[in-house]
Amino acid sequence: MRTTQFPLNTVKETPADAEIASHQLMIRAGLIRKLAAGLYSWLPLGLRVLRKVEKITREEMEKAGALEVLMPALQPAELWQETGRWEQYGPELARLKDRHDRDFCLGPTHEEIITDLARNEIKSYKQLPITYYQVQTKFRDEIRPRFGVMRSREFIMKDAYSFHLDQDSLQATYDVMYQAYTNIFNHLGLKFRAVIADSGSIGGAVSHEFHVLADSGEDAIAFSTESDYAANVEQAAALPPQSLRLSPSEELDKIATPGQKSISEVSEFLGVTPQKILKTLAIIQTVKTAMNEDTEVFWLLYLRGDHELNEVKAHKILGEFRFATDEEIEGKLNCRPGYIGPPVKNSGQVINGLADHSAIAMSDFVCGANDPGFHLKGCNWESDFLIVSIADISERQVADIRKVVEGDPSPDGKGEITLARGIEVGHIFQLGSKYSAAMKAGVINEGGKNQIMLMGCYGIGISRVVAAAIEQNHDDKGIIWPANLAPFQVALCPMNMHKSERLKVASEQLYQDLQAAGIEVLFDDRKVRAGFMFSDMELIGIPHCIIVGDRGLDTGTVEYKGRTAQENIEIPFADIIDFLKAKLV
RNA sequence: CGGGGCGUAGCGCAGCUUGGUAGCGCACUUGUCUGGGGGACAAGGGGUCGCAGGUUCAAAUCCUGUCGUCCCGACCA
Repeated sequence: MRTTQFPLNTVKETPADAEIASHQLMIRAGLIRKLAAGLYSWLPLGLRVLRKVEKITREEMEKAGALEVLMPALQPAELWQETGRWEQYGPELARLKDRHDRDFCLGPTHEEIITDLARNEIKSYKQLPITYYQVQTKFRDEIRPRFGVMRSREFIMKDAYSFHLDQDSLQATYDVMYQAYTNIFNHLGLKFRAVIADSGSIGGAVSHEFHVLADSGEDAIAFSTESDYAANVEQAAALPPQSLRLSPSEELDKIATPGQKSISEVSEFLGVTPQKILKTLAIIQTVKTAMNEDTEVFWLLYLRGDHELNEVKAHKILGEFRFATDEEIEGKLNCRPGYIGPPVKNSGQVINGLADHSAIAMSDFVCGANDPGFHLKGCNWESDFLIVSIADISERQVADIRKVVEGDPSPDGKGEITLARGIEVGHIFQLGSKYSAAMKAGVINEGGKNQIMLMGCYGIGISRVVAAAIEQNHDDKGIIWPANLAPFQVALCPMNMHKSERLKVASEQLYQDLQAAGIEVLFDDRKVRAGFMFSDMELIGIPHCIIVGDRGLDTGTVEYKGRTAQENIEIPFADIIDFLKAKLV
């Protein structure tokens, strides 16, 4: 391709509304243009990259035995009503009516559609297992679209769905897909982790997220320094402390801490580390009574001062809950937030308490005195509070409810936890029968009986992968494309070609030769100055650059520069094709 | 949904306080020079100042409404 026929549309200035590097660079390099909030057009250069992601994804899907289909983006409400998601899905679901006033939505996902397709097309167990996939535009009416195509309202997704007679078959395909995803991200040349994940609202049990590692990622993931354990921080288990609780050595003492409310304030005021301060959170749990009515129960949650509550874990134990309001805390404890703590033994108060493992292992600690302006020091669980001894702790009183922190032991016993940020680009689920049961998608089994199929689903955010790749691979000059994502492999940059006929001839010949060698080359035949040319090629992230000039023609050489190299190297003109071919393997 | 910011040329911005002929940089067009890291000079083209009302002799500027857009908000004991 020649730049005179393939406009680059680069811009020097950073767009005002782009926050993160990938968004800024995608605009500056001329990959995308914004149409409206969360809606982007792909320019020719960006589309080439997008197509590469699609191509690699398709190759691996085909290898995994998946069959490509294409389902409508516009979907009738009836199918969504069958699974109940028409009501469950919030305003994120882009709903609309057709001219006959019938309800439709723009699909954010295609479980309903594929399940409908499968129940009509698959009749016998002999046709199973089967996996369909598609590359389609999806719509989510995000509350707050941001970060360019990273979180947009319209985006391209590869989604695959598998159908099975039994769990073993589902597990087998899931494993194949797991491997296919690993292959895809390896081929894309991205640093990634597959992490154990919460399957969230889509339902089902087993689930992994694939994260591209990048400091600006929205998700925190925890992984082991020594094993391949990796989990979403929400999911990562914090093991109980191994060391035993130290025996009490201090007497309970009430001290004035006027105006000191937060852990950090109290820590500084009293000169104790946050590890020695108990953090007490007040929540209101919602439970169903025997009459099936909602009733509210007040709880105190105890954490070590340097830890944070993991709400996902707490919800698993307590079900529905919310944080108590200041008024509710006042009403129950006669105390303002900032000074609350576990009720002391002789207070006569009995309040439901749930402590984290590491909180119950504390001794001689500081906590709120349930008296505004006062804390207690020298606190010890058994001697001073109603909470039971460590010997007979029950599930309801002590559990893992905190977020893991760096340095925690890995849950699999190997190594320590390290935290990293990731961008979720893929997610695989074992859905089980959630959709197939709701939509009565069954086959005739070996015994001649109808049997509901099991399903798996597997998604990759194609457009998000492009942004994630940039987020992970860029410098102050621009994008640094991994080899398999680059819109072009090689930039051919002649110096002042318009002034030298022999350079023009040589450049044109080299351009032809590179193309003949099967190399994707971008020939910069614009009449622009050298610096302008180099800056453009670096901004758009072409991995390899060939510079040809009269100087080199005199000595029979061309110059080569890798995208991140500091120095140019001279290559004999005759060797350049072989040299590049070796680079491109 | 709450709080805040911003809508002026393709992009980035000034002008608004204190109403009086719409400006700057980049980009674009033409020409001359220049020619290995986003050139210089000269001459150009391009804007219903988001939209709708209102105040005024006069509104980008003041008032009201409206739309768009961006940021912040979900860990506080």
